Amino acid sequence: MNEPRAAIRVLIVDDHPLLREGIAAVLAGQADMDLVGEAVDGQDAVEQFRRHQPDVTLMDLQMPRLGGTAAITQIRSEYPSARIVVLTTYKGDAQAMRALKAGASGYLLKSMLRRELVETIRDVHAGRRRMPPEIAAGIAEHAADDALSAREVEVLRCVALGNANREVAAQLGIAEETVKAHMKSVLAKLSAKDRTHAVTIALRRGFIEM
Amino acid sequence: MNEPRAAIRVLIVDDHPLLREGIAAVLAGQADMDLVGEAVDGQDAVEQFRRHQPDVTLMDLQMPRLGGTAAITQIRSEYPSARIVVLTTYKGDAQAMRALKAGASGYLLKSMLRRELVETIRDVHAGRRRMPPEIAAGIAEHAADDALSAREVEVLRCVALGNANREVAAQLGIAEETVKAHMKSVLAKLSAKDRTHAVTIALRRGFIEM
DNA sequence: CGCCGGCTCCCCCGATCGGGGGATCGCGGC
DNA sequence: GCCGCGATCCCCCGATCGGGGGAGCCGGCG
Repeated sequence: MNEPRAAIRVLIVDDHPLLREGIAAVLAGQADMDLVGEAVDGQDAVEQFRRHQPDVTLMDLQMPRLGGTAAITQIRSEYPSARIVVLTTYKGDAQAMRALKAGASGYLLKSMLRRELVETIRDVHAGRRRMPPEIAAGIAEHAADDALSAREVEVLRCVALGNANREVAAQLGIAEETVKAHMKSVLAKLSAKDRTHAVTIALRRGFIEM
Repeated sequence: MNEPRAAIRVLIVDDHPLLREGIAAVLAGQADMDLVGEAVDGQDAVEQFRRHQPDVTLMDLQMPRLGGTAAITQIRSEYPSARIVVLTTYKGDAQAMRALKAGASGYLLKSMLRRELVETIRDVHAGRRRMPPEIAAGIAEHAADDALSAREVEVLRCVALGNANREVAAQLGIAEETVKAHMKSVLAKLSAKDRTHAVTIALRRGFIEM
């Protein structure tokens, strides 16, 4: 029984120590995988990536300091061939879409099994993309809709905090009529019945967070 | 070096295999703790509890089928001395409050460290209660406010889905004026500026879920 | 260059919201 | 038995929302 020639070097990025422990335990049982580092947030992830240059990075999305999507963007700008797998609880198609646009090669849900974890790592390391059907379906469902613009998201965030159109206008330094125009667009794009509905849809789909 | 007389028998309840793996790894490193079972949802938890009668149960709150709070209620009704620790990501004071009222002896955040996990298990097993300062502070902050009534929560859930007062009334089989009265009460209790604000506050504090 | 989409601003107007008031009923605790 | 509270219903009314219309400016893309 020979030692494997070159094990897949893996970096974990997640702010939950217990989850990192779990992944470490799974990787320890795989002869062809080595855990080379653990990062607790996006900033840490970028630094650890520079230091270890792992073959595959498992990245959570919501973390303190630098978020996961920003970390992916940063890493991929320095190392365009970096293979990064998102590992998170699904928070909507918009969230997933942003991560994929930032350069993620795969997606894993925290509810997935050990087997799927190691298979995904091997697939992504081999250059394949890997996407759970739920995620693919979620994205496909809204592939036709055009996404909210940055300004629309900004307006909606203010509305979610209980601001009237006039207050949003004051905060963003624009006219109330402009805010109303943005809200019209948001309601149409999200197929929402009113502003409250728009906020809950946007939360579900990951356009805004709480 | 003697084998410990009686190890603490622990049951894990969580629908994330990787997290269970992590906890299992931590417990394996503790001489005075034995993992006696793993459950993937509330229903499973009740059955496993009956079978193993563990000393301490680590319980996630949001799971498919039977939820964590309901599982705690069920278990404590059959075994009033059961020691159950909630292990979850913090989802608001109302959520935590419900779990404690159901009979949880402690609270753990998934972002906590190995050390805190084992310390909490030992403390709770010894009959002490254990509560992270963040949670205690979150609950204390709203200790004075009175909670939303069941009906108010029901109304708010409908409102969150984009229903106008009249539509909510039709769905609940009551008059529109009654819905308005409930909403007035909700806005006052949550100190919300409008219905949208009420919904986001209620989501943050765990009165409603998405 | 022309077009499209995003951002900005404006008007009209009916529908809805939210704050104020008040009222009845039933249930559980003191 | 009385009180409090939740649930139910009712009225008034000003403020806000949301749908309809239109219009100008700018930056990117074919």
